[in-house]
Amino acid sequence: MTKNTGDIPACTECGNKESIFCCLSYNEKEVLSTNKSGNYFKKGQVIFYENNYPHGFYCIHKGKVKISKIGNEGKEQVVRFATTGELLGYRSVFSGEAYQATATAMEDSYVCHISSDSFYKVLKMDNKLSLDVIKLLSSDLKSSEQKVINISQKSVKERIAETLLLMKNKFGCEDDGKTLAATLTRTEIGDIAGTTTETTIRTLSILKKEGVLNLEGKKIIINDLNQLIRVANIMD
Amino acid sequence: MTKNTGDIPACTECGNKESIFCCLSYNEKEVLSTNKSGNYFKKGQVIFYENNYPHGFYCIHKGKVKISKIGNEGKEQVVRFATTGELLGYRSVFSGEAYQATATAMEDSYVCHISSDSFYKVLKMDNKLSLDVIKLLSSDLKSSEQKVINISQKSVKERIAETLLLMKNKFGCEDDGKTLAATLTRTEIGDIAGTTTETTIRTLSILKKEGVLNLEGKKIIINDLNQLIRVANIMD
DNA sequence: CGCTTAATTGAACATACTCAAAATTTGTGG
DNA sequence: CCACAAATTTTGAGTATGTTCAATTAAGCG
Repeated sequence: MTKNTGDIPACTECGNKESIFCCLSYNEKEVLSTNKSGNYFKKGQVIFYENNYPHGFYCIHKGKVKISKIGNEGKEQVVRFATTGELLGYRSVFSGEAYQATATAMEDSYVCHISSDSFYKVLKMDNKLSLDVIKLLSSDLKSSEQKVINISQKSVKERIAETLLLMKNKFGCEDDGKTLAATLTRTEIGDIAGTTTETTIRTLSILKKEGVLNLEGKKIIINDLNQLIRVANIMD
Repeated sequence: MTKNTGDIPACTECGNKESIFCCLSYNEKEVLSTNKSGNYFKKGQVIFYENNYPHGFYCIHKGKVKISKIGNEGKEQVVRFATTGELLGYRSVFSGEAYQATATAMEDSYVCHISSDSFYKVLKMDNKLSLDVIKLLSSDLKSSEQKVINISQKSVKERIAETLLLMKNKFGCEDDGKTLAATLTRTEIGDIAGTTTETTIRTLSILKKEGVLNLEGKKIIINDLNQLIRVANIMD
């Protein structure tokens, strides 16, 4: 299913402006590109699985990816999203442990695989990159700790509202500026907010009744962004 | 209240074996020690507050510290614990943001404050330290993401059991090997497990009835560790 | 067009929370 | 060391929020 495409350029030629690697020197990018492989994942395909051991990490050349973990009873919890330019699985490279979560393509995506060796080599060449990785981890940790509070202290309605805002921030809107660009199933939205499919549906329908949202099949249209923010009760 | 004591040695003389800094060279430790101040915090005193801006980070010379965040309605959530040799607030140094949480001494503790400048200097001198910091962050991130799943998918009983195990792992037991060395209030245990004081009390009393625990005032004695582990339903 | 997957609705139920009040422990000053 | 105040723990009863399970409808896809 997954095919290696010649379509994806070497790191030296990569046009991604948002990547943590964009400020590297040509030489460093060359090292990074050693043994790199670019792959195409169709919507729904798994990029890597929880509990498997890494040979490197992934960089999203273009696409949308969901990172999730499976709880004891098999229930899924979405940990975070990642999109173009972002890294996946780099933490496991450092810890030497298995991947902590499963990464799944949310839409057809191009993802590069970079070997641990190359990564370490460049880290040793460039102290600034280490600091950038530290900042990245710090930021992820902040989000995660905030998520603990959200789930433990917010109502489902607040969490659903926040999830919609997260989707908007991460993946943006269609041209009308109101329709969420990412289409997730109700189950997936529930997995992010930490609730069941049924409760998700009921809550979305309440938000529609209140005039905050419009629902057209899977499309979610944010009618009243300010009200949605108020409902979400954002803390930071 | 807080007094600067001459009791605390310079980093070059520090005997902590578990610290991330223990493998630094003498010279590097000297740099780290520049502008260092050692302070004594009584039980309950706050080491730093959420939303205040850092001038550096803290290293626990000896003691037990609780790191917590305040939710919207003022409810506290304990994010993690730290003990002798561990760092506090270093993430904010990197992000340049305010502290994300409040650190409180759980018992009389000696805590050093190390300036951001010194830290950055040593990081530049020693690439290995950067990697160690990255590993530290990776590990914290892992715990935090696991906590999200725990709170969102486990019952209160499972979470309380896990909290007791966490306390045992982090702070150990008294000489009998069964009595938890850290004495927290029921409210604090609830703040870790993400539940209310009343529910915490009721759950502890159920575990006592089941023969898993003995309760003697604040002392919590783990009667049947295996059963406690089974109740906690540990995932990783 | 048929089949699979996803979305929706309803009703019963369970878990954990809230609020109030009493009992106990802990800390502090005299 | 005792007495009193403050904080913490405990218990009870009522309640709300969200879950579960079952059944129905709609949507997406080959």
